[in-house]
Amino acid sequence: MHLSAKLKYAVCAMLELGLQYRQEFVSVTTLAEKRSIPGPFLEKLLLDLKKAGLTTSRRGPDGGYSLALPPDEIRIGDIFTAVDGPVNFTEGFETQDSSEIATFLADIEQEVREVLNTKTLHELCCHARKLKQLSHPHPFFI
Amino acid sequence: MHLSAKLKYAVCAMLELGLQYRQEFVSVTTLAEKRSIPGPFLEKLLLDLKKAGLTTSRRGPDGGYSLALPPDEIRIGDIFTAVDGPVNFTEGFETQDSSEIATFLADIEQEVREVLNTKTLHELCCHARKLKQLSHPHPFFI
DNA sequence: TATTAATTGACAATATTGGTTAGATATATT
DNA sequence: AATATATCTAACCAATATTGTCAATTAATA
Repeated sequence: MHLSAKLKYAVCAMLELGLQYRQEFVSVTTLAEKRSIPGPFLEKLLLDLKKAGLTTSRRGPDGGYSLALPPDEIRIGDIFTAVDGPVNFTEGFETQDSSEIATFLADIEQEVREVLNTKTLHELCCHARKLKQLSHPHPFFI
Repeated sequence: MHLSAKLKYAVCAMLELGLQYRQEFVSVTTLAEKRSIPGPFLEKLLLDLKKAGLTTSRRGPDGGYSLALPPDEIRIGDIFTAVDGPVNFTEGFETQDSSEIATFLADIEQEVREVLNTKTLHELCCHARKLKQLSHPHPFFI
């Protein structure tokens, strides 16, 4: 069980947007260069995140993308779901004669969801800032 | 995040072997018919599980597969790992300039592993028996 | 009006998944 | 020894998903 490249790119981009929260909009090109992500691919990705309500955008000069919510209201699981779809362990079991397995795996699925929903983008940002030895740009987000 | 067909088949097969534990060896054909799994595909799968030390086999007439361990010593995570490889959220981040994300995701990865390692095949068997309203063939496994 | 940058959709290359086929090897029975 | 059973091994194929590109369109700003 590994993360798709798409999801890895998404986490990188969201972290970058998180670190810039309440500053300027960040263009796809800037994001792509900063994290070595193929531009057009990142473009579609950011649209997925927008459709999921995690980012907003502005066109034209000085346009770009920005978080639609404060980082502490964006759970890691939200990013996973927006990009790769929801955690789903039971699909394909209900239909067959394996409903026993479906109900059993539903429990595990729920626990995994909770793991992903416990940590937020804000925590990732704090972690990243700490490692970069940077101070927080907005003290009220500590 | 969903389960591969391969993994679904594996869970089905392991459940079946768990229900037959300490009885006869079960042939690939029997398993395949019981759970509607393409035979040759299941064959490769059971070999993966054998390489991982979860099943044993015997050739020739009345041969087939059997669990290599009692069901309560086989964790669901062991099946996942044997078939799909280990849970790995950090791969691809260490190499880049995203080690911040790698260390952050390592935590989450570990928690997911623990979820999968908490439940055992024995619990799945009990669950299945309960739903089938069958009694346990061996009281000392309750 | 010109420039910037998001949006949309079609498309191509590549990798993975799911599945098949054929043959070799081991075991048990007769 | 011969035969039937059933695992093992490896090569192979088709379908699908993933990853990535390209061109045209739309919106916002100066």
